[in-house]
Amino acid sequence: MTPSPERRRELLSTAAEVFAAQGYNATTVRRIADEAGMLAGSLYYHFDSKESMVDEILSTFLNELWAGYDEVLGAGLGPRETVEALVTESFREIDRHRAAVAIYQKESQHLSTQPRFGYLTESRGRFERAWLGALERGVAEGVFRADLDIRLAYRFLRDTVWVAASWYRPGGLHSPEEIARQYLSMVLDGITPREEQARRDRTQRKTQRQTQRP
Amino acid sequence: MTPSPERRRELLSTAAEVFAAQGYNATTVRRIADEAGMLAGSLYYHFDSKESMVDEILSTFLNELWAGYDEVLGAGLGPRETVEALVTESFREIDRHRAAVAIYQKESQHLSTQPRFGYLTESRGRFERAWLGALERGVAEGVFRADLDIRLAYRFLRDTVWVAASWYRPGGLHSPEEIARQYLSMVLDGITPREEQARRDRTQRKTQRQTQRP
Amino acid sequence: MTPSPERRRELLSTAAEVFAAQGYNATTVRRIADEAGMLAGSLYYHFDSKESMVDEILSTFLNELWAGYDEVLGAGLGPRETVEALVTESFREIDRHRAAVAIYQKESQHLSTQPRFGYLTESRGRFERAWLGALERGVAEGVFRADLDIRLAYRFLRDTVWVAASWYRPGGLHSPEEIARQYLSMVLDGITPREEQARRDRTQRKTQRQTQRP
Amino acid sequence: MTPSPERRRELLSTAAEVFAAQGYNATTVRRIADEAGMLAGSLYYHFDSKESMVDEILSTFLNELWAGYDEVLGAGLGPRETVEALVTESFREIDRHRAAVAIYQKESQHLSTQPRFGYLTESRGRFERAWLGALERGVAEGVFRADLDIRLAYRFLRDTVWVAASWYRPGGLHSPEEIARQYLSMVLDGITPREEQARRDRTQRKTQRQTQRP
DNA sequence: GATGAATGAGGCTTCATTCAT
DNA sequence: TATGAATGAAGCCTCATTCAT
Repeated sequence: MTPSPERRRELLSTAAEVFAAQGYNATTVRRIADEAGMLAGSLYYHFDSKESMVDEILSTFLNELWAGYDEVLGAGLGPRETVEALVTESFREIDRHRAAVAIYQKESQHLSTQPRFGYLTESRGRFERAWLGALERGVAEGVFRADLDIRLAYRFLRDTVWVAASWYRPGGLHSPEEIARQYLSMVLDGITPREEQARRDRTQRKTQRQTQRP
Repeated sequence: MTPSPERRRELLSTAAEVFAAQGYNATTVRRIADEAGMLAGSLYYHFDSKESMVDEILSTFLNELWAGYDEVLGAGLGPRETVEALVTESFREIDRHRAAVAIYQKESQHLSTQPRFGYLTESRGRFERAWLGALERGVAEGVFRADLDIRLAYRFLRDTVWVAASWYRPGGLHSPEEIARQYLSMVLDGITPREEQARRDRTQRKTQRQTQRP
Repeated sequence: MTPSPERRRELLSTAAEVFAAQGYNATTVRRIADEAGMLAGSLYYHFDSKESMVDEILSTFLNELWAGYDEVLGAGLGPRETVEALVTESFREIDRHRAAVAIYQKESQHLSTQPRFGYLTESRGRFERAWLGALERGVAEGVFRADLDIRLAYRFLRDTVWVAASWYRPGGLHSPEEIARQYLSMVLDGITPREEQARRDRTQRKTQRQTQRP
Repeated sequence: MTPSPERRRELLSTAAEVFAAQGYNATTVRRIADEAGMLAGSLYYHFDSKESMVDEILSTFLNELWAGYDEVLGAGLGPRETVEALVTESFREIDRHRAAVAIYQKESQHLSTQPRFGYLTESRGRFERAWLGALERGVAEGVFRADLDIRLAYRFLRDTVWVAASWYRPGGLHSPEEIARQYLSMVLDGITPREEQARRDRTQRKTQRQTQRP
């Protein structure tokens, strides 16, 4: 049993595409085989099981992801720059592993109940620590607002980035870097223009003064 | 003397909980029956099929959702207030129909390929028009930034709100209104504090002057 | 448990109609109940089981049938008159018990494998003896042709009569007696007119003479 | 090295045998599989569903039947010869497709309510036109009696032939052609011998004269 | 007499997986 | 490497039947 690694990669790519489109459980091995131009049984020359396919898809993706993340986290950047780099890196991963990310989003909760997929839970933990760390440091250094619930902000950022995999199509209008730039712009500065923010601040101060009088 | 509709609602609630936790496909009818304290076959006294259960769960949810949305959209609010109200209403729906929302998130893409679930696609369309409309008006009136890709911003808002159903637990620390407030605060004003924004504006202007005068 | 016999008869009539139209196995108890304007479970106040319904339908029919047949068989008629009377009686039974006859036709082979329906096999035997007896006597007395396989002729007559239940509709154009007359006319004298028979006899005799003169 | 179509035919033959013996509805897929020496699920490698099995059994049979019938109908025979040829052809089909014919007899009414089996209804129509046509021509040309209800005669002939499938066993005492000869002899000339017919004619004429006198 | 709700057995079907070729 | 045919477990669903009310 020495299947060529190239064929494996092709087949995994096909499988990932189908898993992402239909969901892991709803995808039959036969469907993957159809897409790959072979019979269902033939896939078992290359893989032990359907489960081992998702496993390989997800772990490959997470390995690459953490290679990128670790580089960012080890670069000694400031909190804002760290967040910017993590977001950008994330969109790059979505660009490269769209299907895997989509699978991760939809199935990881369900899969992680099995021991075999323990690394999903583990990864989730590392993820949380990395982001929360950056956010906390940012608040401490005054580059992020202190009046926000930090765990809420974490979830906000995390979800906001990864769900993009559900609509992102590589080779579309925007490059991953451009999407990252826009996302960061919204998250960091908001969708309200500066002048409007200023106007609202003035109005609010006036209102407060009036309310404080009695 | 438990009249039918009440029992149905109980059973649907049970089913929704399991669907949300395990995914529609991974949920067996027997599991739902177990959870409801009956045998699998007995569910068919109340429902035609497993499919008709999700159907009823999702359509009930969407009906209530649109009742709320339509009220907001018909209230003649300004764009910013519309967005605020839609977000708040959404979190309220998540609070009331957490399981249904989670199912909607995970399964709607997959389900909507079937004619029976055509209303999911339709709802998605109405959804998009409502949000895009508010955003466009906002840009036109100067209360939203004009330099952002509006479709990107729409997806950002839409996903951001609904993914919350995957972690939200009713009766937790934050009320839906509180979560809405924090989300809106991030989305509208960003996570960067005013002073930091101002500082960065000054730095940037300086940098631009230096770069422009080579 | 003293259900009124009248209601029983009504319900049995309904059941027979459905069994005849859809087949015994394909008929659900619920369908019968629907047709009778009640719920499936309610039928069990009147009957022990679905099986006991067909049982009662078939045995009632066969009892009546044999009452009529026995009268004919005991009347001391000649063979031809016996056949005529049996056929006529049969069409009268079809007229009165159309559904039961149709059920008998379709299901008796299948049902008679169960001990409970042993009387079906028994009836079949009596039937065969009655008909074969009349045919044999008829051949012996020269009122039926001797050159025919008698068992074949028996099956021919038997089937020919009973299948009529599959298309007969009471209250149609023909009375049972009229149908019996036409059937008997075909079976006894054939569908070829006398003159044509005579013509063919002459032609054949000529042919034989020619063939005999090598 | 058994190519698929052959295995299919084997399995269909097994299935047809069981369907014919037990009835379509009363036959479980497991029973067929048992008879074929495999597990129930394995049948689905070869067929889509239990329904598609009967479908293929019946349509294959009807196709062959109509091939034979069309040849007869296109041969330009006289009405009597047409009837003789159709009957003979029918018994040959019963000989070759006994099980299929038995299924057709028992189930076609029930199955033909489903769109998928529309061809059963269609075939029934062609059937009727073919037979009625021959009978009508026969009456017009004086080779069939004019005093019989032609539709009744049609049903009589049709049923008479096909019910034979319920008792016919290939390889029995009589060849299909021999059975056809005997059936035709009964149908065309009746079971009453010529001399007896003549005697009865005389008696009847006498009786009529006596009755007309008073 | 009838209803509403459930049971439990069993039927059809799907599907991951195996294995000889 | 791949095919063709099968296995076996499990899933969804149906339905005769029961029973408290």
